[in-house]
This record gives sequence, structure tokens and C-alpha cells, in this order.
Amino acid sequence: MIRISNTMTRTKEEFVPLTSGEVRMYVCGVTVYDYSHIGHARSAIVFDVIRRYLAFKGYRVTFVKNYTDVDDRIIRRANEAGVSPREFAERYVAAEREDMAALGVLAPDVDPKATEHVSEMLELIERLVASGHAYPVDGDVYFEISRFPPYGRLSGKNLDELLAGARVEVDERKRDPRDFALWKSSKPGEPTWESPWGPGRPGWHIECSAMAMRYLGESFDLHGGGEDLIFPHHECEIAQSEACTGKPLARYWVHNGMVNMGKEKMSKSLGNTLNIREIVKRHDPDALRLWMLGTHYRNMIEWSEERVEESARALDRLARLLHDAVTVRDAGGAASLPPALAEFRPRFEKAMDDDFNTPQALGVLFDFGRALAEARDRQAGAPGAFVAGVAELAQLARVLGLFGRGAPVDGPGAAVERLVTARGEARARRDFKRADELRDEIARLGWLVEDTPAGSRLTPKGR
RNA sequence: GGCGGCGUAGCCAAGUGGCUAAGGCGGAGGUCUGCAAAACCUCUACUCAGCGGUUCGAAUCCGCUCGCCGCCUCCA
Repeated sequence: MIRISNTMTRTKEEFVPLTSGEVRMYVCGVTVYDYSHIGHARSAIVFDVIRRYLAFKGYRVTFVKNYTDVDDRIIRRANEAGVSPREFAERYVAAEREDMAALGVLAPDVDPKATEHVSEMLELIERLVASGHAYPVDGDVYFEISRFPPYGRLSGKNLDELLAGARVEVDERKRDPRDFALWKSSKPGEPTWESPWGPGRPGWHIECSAMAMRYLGESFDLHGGGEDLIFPHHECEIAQSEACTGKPLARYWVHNGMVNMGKEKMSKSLGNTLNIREIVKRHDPDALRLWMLGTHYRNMIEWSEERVEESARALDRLARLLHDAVTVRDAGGAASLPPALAEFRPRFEKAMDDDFNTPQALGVLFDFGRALAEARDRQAGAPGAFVAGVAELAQLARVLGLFGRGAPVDGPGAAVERLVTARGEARARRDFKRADELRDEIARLGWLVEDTPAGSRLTPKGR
């Protein structure tokens, strides 16, 4: 049984999908006006892991993540760059896909763009106007908060306080300062769609309602995003959607914690972001992932190069096991998992079942790794047992998205093998100077030679 | 001001009523080794921000104090 922290109820609840054996999930994606940063990476990795785990547990998962490709900042930056907003947004959609792939994040089943779903949005807005939940003013359309009493439930805000807090740009045309835009009349030079209220473009919140319902239905299982989206974005999404359908939009609202730079939240508006493409130049994406999954997804995490480097060292221990297994397997060993190594999978699942507790799950993986290394070094039992154990470990690690690109399996090649043999001969005649030279040469070819009681071992360097 | 979260070893981080307080990094010692590297073994929090309280029993529940962060405005 999987338990999930639900922002809506502020409790950990048993996960029961609407349709048995099937999970439909929607995650808010990025606004494409710049490169994605580490904060986006965290959200992507968190929901990637949730998705993988649900699939691992046997659910048929449909995963939808949108692109917001129409927005004030896109328009402004596109104008500055002298390209059309459409072309500008397209550029960053492509960049985002590259970044996600580099991080080992699985592509969504559907990744809809707002601009391609304007007709669905207009349909929703028309229904809301017809039902009296929204009202047009001078080509704009606003959602009337007071017509939807549950407004504020997700974020735990009460409406009076929101009123007191509505301090910026009180628009006199709105019936209530808390009302939010569903449709905005467009200014000259902006992307425009025809609507019953004149030419305009959609407000931010409506796109998610439209796309989520289009691909997942009026009610689905899990809605995710960064915790900074709880208010107002998800609150507004709920209001629009549920005012329309009378049904709960999502059963479980899941939010990931922020990535901080120092003590401050990383955010585009604060200008303290670190782009994914810069980071993957310096760090193994798996090390980055391991670092992130070392903190529970709901907690804040503070960016640190040092922590990621530490994670890379930890990752190395596991990676080495995988590599050794390839060597042993090639030496002819394969067997079923010995009972002594069967305890780890249930422990892993127990951790993950409890609100996707990846730090605890990783602890299990490292325990598993230690048990395997011990088995390898003792050379106890059939080598096949070690190989089977590593295969099991790798399978569990892959649920977290680790080692997705596979362990380094390319062989060292004949040239390197010859050097290793030569070095062995040099060592045998105690010509250590020559042996060390050969080791350096092998290192230049990308391989690390290590001498063990069982002979010299090769490991690819700098994975 | 309102709402929410956090404070656990040198650092990172699980654990949220009762076995020895996970795991990672770092550090110390050991085994192995021509050296090195890796690996493995052992050790590294008598204690969970502080103070009270509830309880047979609390890091875990309650209250207060201190410190930090997020949301309330575009934001993953």
C-alpha cells in the first residue's frame, strides 16, 4: 500500500487510484522563456521517480506535463530578441527536452503546449461565464472568487486575509480584487486568438485546467508541481475546473520543496539560478539525482557543489559493483537471487511506499551494496549469486532513475588488454618502474588498473 | 500580520511514542598491496535547538522560547 502526502488534506493518505491498476498524473511544467534551472530539475526528477515507482508497482501510468508557451515574459523577451514569441518559445521547449533527457528524466506520455489548446480553454471559459462563475469586462474575463466557496482550501488561506493581502495593482474593473484573469484582451503586437470577447490570449491558470482535463479527464489521480505553485496557481486551477465540472480535479495534490541558493530560494525572478546545462557539464547527472533524492521531496534542499561531489563518490561504489558484475558474468556466472539477498527489495518498497521516501530507499540500496561487495570479496558461493544480486540492485536503482544509461559495458579493447598483460609481466619480474609507466599509459586510455588478490582489475575512469 | 515547514554526529540526511537513533560524505585504525587504488572489517550522536509538561516510556505528543526557510506577487 502506497501512502502519499496530500497537500489538500495535509495528511498522508492511502493511495487509491480512480481506476484500479491505472494512474493518471499531471505535473505543471515550465514557462519557456529561459533555460531550465536546478529547481526545475528537482521537480522533474521528483515526479520522474514517482512515475517510475508507480509503474514499477504495476500501475499503468499516464503522465502529462505541459509547456506554458504564451506569457508576458515570453512576449517581452522575444521582442527583445527580435523573434516571434512562438519561435522564441519553441527554442526553449527544445532546450528543456534536451536538459531533461540529459538528466535521465523520462519523457512525458503527453507534453502539451498551451498555445495548441486555446480552443479547449475558451470552451471552459464560456462554460464558466454561462454558469455565472466568470464575468467579462472590456475584453477580459475574470473568475469570480466569491462564486466558488472552497477557494483557499488547498493553500489554507482564508478569503479575508487574501483581501488584506491583495496589495498590488488593484484593478478597479474587477468585482473583487481577488478575482483572477481567465482571458486577457491582447495589446497590439501580442499573440492573439479570437474569442467571444474579442481578440486576446489566455490567462495563466486556465491552460492547466484545459490540458489536464483534455488528456486525463475531469477527474484524475495525482496533480504535482513545485510548492510555490500551491498559491495561486493550483488554487485557481481547482476553482476553474471544479466550478465547471462539479467534480474534484485531482485526488492527490503533491508538491516538491524548493532548491535554495544559500538561504534563498532559487528563482528566475531573484536571478540566482543555475542552469541545468551548466551543471551537467560539471557533474554526472546520476550524481545530481542521487544528491537530490537524498533529501525527501517535500523538504527544501540547499544547492551545493560539494554535496553533489560527495554523491558522486557514493555513486561510484555502486557503479563499481555493476561493473564488476559484468566481469563476473562474462566469466560465466548466472544464478537466481540467493535468499540472503532477498531482504532488500521488500525493504526498498517499504521505504518507497511511505510517501516515496527516497532517502530511506537509498539507505537500503547502500546496505544492499555492502552485502554484495562482501559476497564478491569473500568469493563465497557461486559467482552467479553475486551477479544475480547486482542485477537486483540495478533494477531497484533504475526505479530511482539511476544507472538508466547503463553501466559502462564497453570493453577495454585489445590495446588496453595488451598493456595490462605487459604490466603484469613487468610486475612479475619486479620491474615496478616499467609497471607504473604502463599503468599511466592505461590511465591515458581511460582505464584504471587495480591489483587484487584475484589479479588486476580494470575500471573505466571518470564515469 | 496570516498560513505552512524546518532545527538529529564534523557535513548532508532518514527516523515522528517502546528493539543497539538508517544511510551517504569526511575522519581514525586494520586487512590486502612493490607502491597505489579499490574493496572489505572496526570505530566515529549515552543523544535528537533550549526549557517545561503529558506518559510506565518521547528525537517522536502538547506548551513556551530561540533560530532559519517558504507562500500570501510571476515563480518548479
